[in-house]
Amino acid sequence: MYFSKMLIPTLREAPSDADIISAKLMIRAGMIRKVSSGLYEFLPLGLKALRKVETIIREEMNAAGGQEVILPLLFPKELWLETGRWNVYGKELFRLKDRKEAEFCLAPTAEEGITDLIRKNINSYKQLPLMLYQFGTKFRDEIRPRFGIMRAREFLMKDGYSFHADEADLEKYYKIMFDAYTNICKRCGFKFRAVEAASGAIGGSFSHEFMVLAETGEEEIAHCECGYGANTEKAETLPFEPLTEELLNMEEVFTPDIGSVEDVSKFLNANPEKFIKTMIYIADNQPLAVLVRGDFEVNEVKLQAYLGANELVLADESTINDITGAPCGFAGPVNLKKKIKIIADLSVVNVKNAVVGANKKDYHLKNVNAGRDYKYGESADLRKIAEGDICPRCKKGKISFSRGIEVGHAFKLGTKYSKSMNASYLDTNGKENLIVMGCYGIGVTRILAATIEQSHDENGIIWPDNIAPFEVIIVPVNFADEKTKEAAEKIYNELTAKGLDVLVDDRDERAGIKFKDADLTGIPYRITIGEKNLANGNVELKARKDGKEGIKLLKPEDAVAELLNIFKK
RNA sequence: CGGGGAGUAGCGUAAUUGGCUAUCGCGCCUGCUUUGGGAGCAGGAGGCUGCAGGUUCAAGUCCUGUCUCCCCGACCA
Repeated sequence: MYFSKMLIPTLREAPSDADIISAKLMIRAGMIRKVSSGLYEFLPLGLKALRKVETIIREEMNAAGGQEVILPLLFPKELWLETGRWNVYGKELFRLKDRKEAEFCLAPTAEEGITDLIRKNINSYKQLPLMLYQFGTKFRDEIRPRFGIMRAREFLMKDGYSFHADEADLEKYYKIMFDAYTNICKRCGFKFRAVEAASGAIGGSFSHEFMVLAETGEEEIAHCECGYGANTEKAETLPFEPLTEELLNMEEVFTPDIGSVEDVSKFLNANPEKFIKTMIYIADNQPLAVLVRGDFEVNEVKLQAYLGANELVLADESTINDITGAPCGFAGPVNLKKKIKIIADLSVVNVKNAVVGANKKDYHLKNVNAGRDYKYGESADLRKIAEGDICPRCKKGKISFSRGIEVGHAFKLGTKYSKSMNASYLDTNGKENLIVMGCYGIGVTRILAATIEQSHDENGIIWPDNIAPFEVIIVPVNFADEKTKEAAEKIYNELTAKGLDVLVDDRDERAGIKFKDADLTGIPYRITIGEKNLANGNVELKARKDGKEGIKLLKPEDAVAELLNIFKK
């Protein structure tokens, strides 16, 4: 391909609304353009790279026994009513009507669609197991699209679904897919970590997220040297050892205008570990109190899952006043004005002589003890894990945090969808059973952005060899020079004949511009043909990731041979 | 949806208390000179200053409405 023939509108400066480095570089390199918030056009160069990611994923899916299909992007409401997700999915679901006023949604994911396909076409255990996958545009009306194509309202996803006769078979296949996802991350050159995750709106019993480690990642990961890793939304926490401490008498203390744990602990000169925070939540219109130790935070994802609630929000000021009899900051479990359900996080069950709000403005209670002074209905793991916590898995190591970009998510769905949509098969005894499902998503466009986040320098993108839109760029310093042109075309023909993707910068531009654009677009190998070197029978070969000191002077045939060797052609 | 900021040419930007033909750089077109890390000179094209209303002799600038974009908090690949 010749640069002058291709639409590659590079920019010296990124638009001011581009927020992260990958978005800035993709726009500057002429790969994408923004149309509107969360909506992007893929230009030829961007699409070429995207297709390479797609190919890697497709190869791994096929190797794992998957079969590619295409489902519609537009789904009728009825299908989504069957699983209840028409109502549960909320505002994130793009909804629209056809000319007959029939309602549809744009697929944010395709469990309904695939389960419908399966229930109509699978009848027997003989047809199982089966894995179907597709590459399809997904639509999500994100609250706040950002980070370029990382969190867009329309994006390319590979979604795969597996169907099994029983849990044991799903379990077996889940491991195969786990390995396939690991391979994909490795082939994309990622520094990554597979972590346990919360399942969210997709549902199911268990899931793993594949996180690309990056400071700009939106996700927080808790991990331990023992190998345990989890999204902090999901990470389990352990109860603390009971302390042997004499129970003191409860007393009221005056804490004027001091409501926060931090302030009260300073005022009373008491450690936040001695505090019990009382958080008032409204779960599906039912108020409840959650107790958590003063130095921790309630994990609302865990709480919502524990309650099985569709909606969970912190109570507002007036509700708090109504329930506790005091303004926000003075809530406590002792003598709540209204009797509501009290759930204790594991972190508070062994706190003795605690400090709590007095449910009275400007007062706290000291030396409060569960059982004696108040009772809680139940206890559960409801807090957010903290750095330095003891690992819940090996129970020895200390938890550290990292940030990550979620590029893939694998779920054990079980029978969530087959049950609500009645997808069943007949087993060897002629007995009807629900099909057991797994589901596996990868953000294809997000992988592209994550790759750049992990691999760039001040001059531009540095593509790994197998994702790069072109593998080699030939830069003839002066394409108008006949000998240069001949040499460039010869090398181009030899490399493309062997199947390499090569771009020739035939533009009538100065060398500096060509070098800058080559660096910006991040093509991994560059052959530079200058008249002086060529007169001596040489061309230059340089890897994008190397600096100027990495330039090698080679005979054209040797440069070609080296590149063919690198790409194993 | 709540709170904060911003919309001027393809990109980045300037315009004093409201005041002349809306500034500059990059990019684009033409010509000449250059030609190994974003060249120089000369000439040129490109704007309903987001949109709609209002105030005023006069609006990019002030007011109202509206749309869009960005940032901070509740979702997910």
